[in-house]
Amino acid sequence: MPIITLPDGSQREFDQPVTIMQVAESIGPGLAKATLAGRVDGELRDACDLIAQDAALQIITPRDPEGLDIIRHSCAHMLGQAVKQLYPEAQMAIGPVIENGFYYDIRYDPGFHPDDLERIEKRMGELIDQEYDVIKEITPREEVLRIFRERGETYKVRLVEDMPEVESMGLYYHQEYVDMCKGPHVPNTRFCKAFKLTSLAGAYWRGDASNEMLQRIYGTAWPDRKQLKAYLKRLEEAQKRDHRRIAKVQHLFHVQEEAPGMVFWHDKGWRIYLELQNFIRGLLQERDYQEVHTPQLVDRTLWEKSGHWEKFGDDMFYTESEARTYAVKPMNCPCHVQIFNQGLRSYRDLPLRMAEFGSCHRNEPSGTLHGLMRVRHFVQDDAHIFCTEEQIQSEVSDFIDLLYHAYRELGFDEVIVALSTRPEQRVGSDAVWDKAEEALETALKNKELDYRLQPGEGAFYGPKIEFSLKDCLGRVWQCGTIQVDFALPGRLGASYVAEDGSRREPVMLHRAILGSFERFIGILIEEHAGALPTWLAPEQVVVLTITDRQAGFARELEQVLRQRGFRASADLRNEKIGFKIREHTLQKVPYMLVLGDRELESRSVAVRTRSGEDLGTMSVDGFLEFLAEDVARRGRKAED
RNA sequence: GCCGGUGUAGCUCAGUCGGUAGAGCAACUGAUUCGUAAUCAGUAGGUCGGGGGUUCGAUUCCUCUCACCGGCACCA
Repeated sequence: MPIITLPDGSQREFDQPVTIMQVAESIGPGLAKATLAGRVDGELRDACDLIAQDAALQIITPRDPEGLDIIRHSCAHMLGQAVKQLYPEAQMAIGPVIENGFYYDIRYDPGFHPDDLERIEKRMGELIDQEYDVIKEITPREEVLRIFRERGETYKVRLVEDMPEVESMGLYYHQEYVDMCKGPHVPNTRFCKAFKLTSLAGAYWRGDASNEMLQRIYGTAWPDRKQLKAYLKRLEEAQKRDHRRIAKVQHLFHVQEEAPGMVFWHDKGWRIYLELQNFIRGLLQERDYQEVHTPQLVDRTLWEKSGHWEKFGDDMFYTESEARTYAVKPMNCPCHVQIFNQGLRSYRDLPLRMAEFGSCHRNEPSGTLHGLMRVRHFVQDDAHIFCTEEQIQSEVSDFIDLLYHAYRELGFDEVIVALSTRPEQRVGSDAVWDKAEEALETALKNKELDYRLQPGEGAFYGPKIEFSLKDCLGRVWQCGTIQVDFALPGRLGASYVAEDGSRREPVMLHRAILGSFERFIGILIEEHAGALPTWLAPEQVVVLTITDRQAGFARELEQVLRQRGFRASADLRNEKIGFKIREHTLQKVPYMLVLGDRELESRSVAVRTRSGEDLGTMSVDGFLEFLAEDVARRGRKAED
């Protein structure tokens, strides 16, 4: 008869098989009330599941992370029950748990309207408030198929047919509604009270664009209403960091209908851009890169040779002149090979690191455009390293060090790393891909970096390591990358003379630290909620006068600051000091220098920060020194 | 590209069950010279995203189209 071992090591013996719920009851009524499910010998099970043998058991409650997932998963079932009651012709597909919530993909041909969400949410609430028990039944597959066929749930039928090896499935009965799931699920609907339906979207059946599109309803759910409210508040706050919104307020850039996906950089945004570019340029100079610049338009024949025409043609822009077709470059690599190919290269030239702040256009599908994050015209901090196979390892390794150095200076320590391997559409032999993938993997292992493997996600010419950052809503955007390319140099006839006098093909490494300036600046704006670190702030200091009497001193200060290389201006408007402070605080100018008669007399400045802190009165030189230090710190976190 | 939504003054938004529009802020003018997040008063401002249709009449209804927003697919 089962002996149950609890997480604290204590044991309980039962004289017959018991359910998890019964074990919880034997411990105490409070625990039983909170019991969602259990972990039996490491495996999650429903509260109603029987334990017949000796086992280790952990009771799962809403306080456990697994418990939260169970609640969310059950909310998806509640959504299903509500939808089927209100729209009986709807067919339920899949309803999984995601970060912060859940969704359900549904076939409903008239389509849902946002108003329908309210109706559904209301019905879900009513059903949940009935606090009914959810009944689980392990059911043989033939029976499951029969049930779903009877109910017209063709997607569920297809799901079952996809698992021919599974003999029986867990069916969860929510009153008249049935859903299929591995579970576990809540024993009673009262656990599902803190939920909200958040949005409506389309999603392809099985994630395949050649399939029909279903309706996806997103929701969020939490153990209690307080946490739900806190989450919604967090979401609202996060949305305020949206770079598109901040760009409008701070006049950084704009986009307009006539140039979708292409950025009009205004003065203030362009200053951020230039500052970042200078920063990168400095790093490249230290590390023996050469900087080049290549044409925007290149004849189609080059793209045919490089393979872009075939593999990437749909995504390029074209133009014609005098019966020739040109493509606007979507990448810089073929052009860089042209520079490499001028004259005879020796092994002594390698590794040759060729950088370009390359302006690229890609005809991205309209539905993908997203502020600065996904655009049709962007500039990469791109470079190609031409090297020998033996040099790959050290070049990749050096690049990873460079990237992490740059990211630390920029204030990012949470970098998401992924290794993407060969896609179906690719150039080059499998042997070559084997080598390239191994090179990258070894570099990552040597650095002891945690990374995710993304099979099939590589570029058509080679595998890549991606370095990604998150935006204000947690969406992940690839920024840095390094890619090994054994194919392009050969296609474009690149070679060098080896030590033995023979001709060899160099290997090419494509790499970028920021990725594109556009995307990276978007991330930076959201990371800092518009309050960029002083070195990047478009306006670093503004001098505020209290009355006209200080105007001369203010202009003088503005000049001094500019001569020292700071971005500064004077606000001499006939406005109250409170008004000026408010405006420049909202503009996120790091430092405001308040000048009144007192400061005028003592030739000093009263320093206020954009966070509202009063740094007191400083001498002009004292402030210059203080500012220079702040700028030099860049975005480094305090502990660096 | 696909599904859904949105598009009204520089910005944020209201409104018209079909009779060509309104607020706050910003702008401009004047007054105010005022010490740490909004001084007061006045003035001006819109082919209601674009094309076509229905109608005596369309910003409102229908249709096509463009852009944007949220997802999905895509992302060299």
